[in-house]
Amino acid sequence: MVETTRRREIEEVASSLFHRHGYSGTSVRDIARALDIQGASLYAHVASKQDVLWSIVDRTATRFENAAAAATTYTTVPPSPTNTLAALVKAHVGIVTDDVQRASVFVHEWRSLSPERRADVARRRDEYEGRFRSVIARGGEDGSFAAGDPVAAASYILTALNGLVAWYRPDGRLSPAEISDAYVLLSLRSVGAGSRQRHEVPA
Amino acid sequence: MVETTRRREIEEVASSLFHRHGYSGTSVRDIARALDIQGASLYAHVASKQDVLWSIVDRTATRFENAAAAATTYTTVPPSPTNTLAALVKAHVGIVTDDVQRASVFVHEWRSLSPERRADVARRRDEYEGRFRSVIARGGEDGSFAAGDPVAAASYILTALNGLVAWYRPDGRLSPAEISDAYVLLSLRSVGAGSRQRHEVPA
DNA sequence: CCTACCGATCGGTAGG
DNA sequence: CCTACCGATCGGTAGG
Repeated sequence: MVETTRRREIEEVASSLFHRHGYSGTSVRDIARALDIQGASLYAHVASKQDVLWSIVDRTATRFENAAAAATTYTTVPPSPTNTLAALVKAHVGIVTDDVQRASVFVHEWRSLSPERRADVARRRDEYEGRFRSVIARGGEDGSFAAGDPVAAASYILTALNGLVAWYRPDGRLSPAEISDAYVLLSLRSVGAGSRQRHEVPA
Repeated sequence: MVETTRRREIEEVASSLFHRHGYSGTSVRDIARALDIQGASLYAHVASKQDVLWSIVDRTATRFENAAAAATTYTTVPPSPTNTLAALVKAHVGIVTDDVQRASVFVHEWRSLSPERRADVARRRDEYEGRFRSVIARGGEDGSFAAGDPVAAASYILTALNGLVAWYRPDGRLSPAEISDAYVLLSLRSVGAGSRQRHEVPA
């Protein structure tokens, strides 16, 4: 499908409405009204309401994936567990603060996707969370982090990061950079990094 | 309103359905079908769909509040920031694992409440989160915890705890007690407790 | 707790 | 992008 300007506008207002009222709580007419067109006219641009949700979720999932891949691959030297986890957290917070509405829809509304698409997203989320799990496990093994269940720790950290969509406001007290720094610190400390930084592998 | 058995059953199946499909995604007929009665018959027991949601949310909010009040007041001695925060986290995880469905509805569906009720819940949530903020601030002042923004730390921890509703399964790999222990540890470490336990106030 | 029913709104299509 | 329209479903009421 061609990427028209109108299509982008539709996804933008839909993100805002889905964020505030949820997918089920937003009607096709609600989206149309925000664009000053008739409800039926929306179908000149999109195949279905579900397709709009899918575009938002898929695009945002890809953003998270690319940012995490970059953080894992091109992390600052040395590529220690501490530095990699810090880069992953920073990347995640960056995507969220860059577009809270789309991020919020991705986090909360993927349940409203059709079964096949939901399964696809579930798989990709697990793969994404796997990056966190494996770096935490690696840090536990080499002494960078304190011992502990990497699965529980990864879930804990990721849901804390995702919770940002519920309270982040672009005009809030803390800037994206301040939040990012605070969240990196909280995440690193939660797995016991810092107390043993001296064990870190020399460059 | 009288607290009949049927009324309790309605809230129970509604919690399950709201948890899986959301409030907007669940119809009055869906709830009735799960009880093997006609959709209209539900109104012999409840005033509206909204009232069912309110019962679930209000009851769960009260549970969280009572548990947190108990954790703050009757915490193990000494009532240090470390022990109090640990008790708050343990209490929160306990409520969630005790009834994930109701907890999930409380966490996710309070946006679907009427404006007045939503405002009421928002106020109570802020008060609840305030307990976390103040103990974290106190720990930062007396050296129990590392320095940092108590507001960001409280949000980070609480959303991590709430995220549990998304992945906790009663038949999962980790028992409620194991999750609780892991989450207490992760939370305490996130604010820098443990690395300075020697500063703790003697009994 | 039932049958019968209400007006409103839902996502979506036809045809221009 | 519009008007006109579709069948289905929505939350809820009347009256028993």
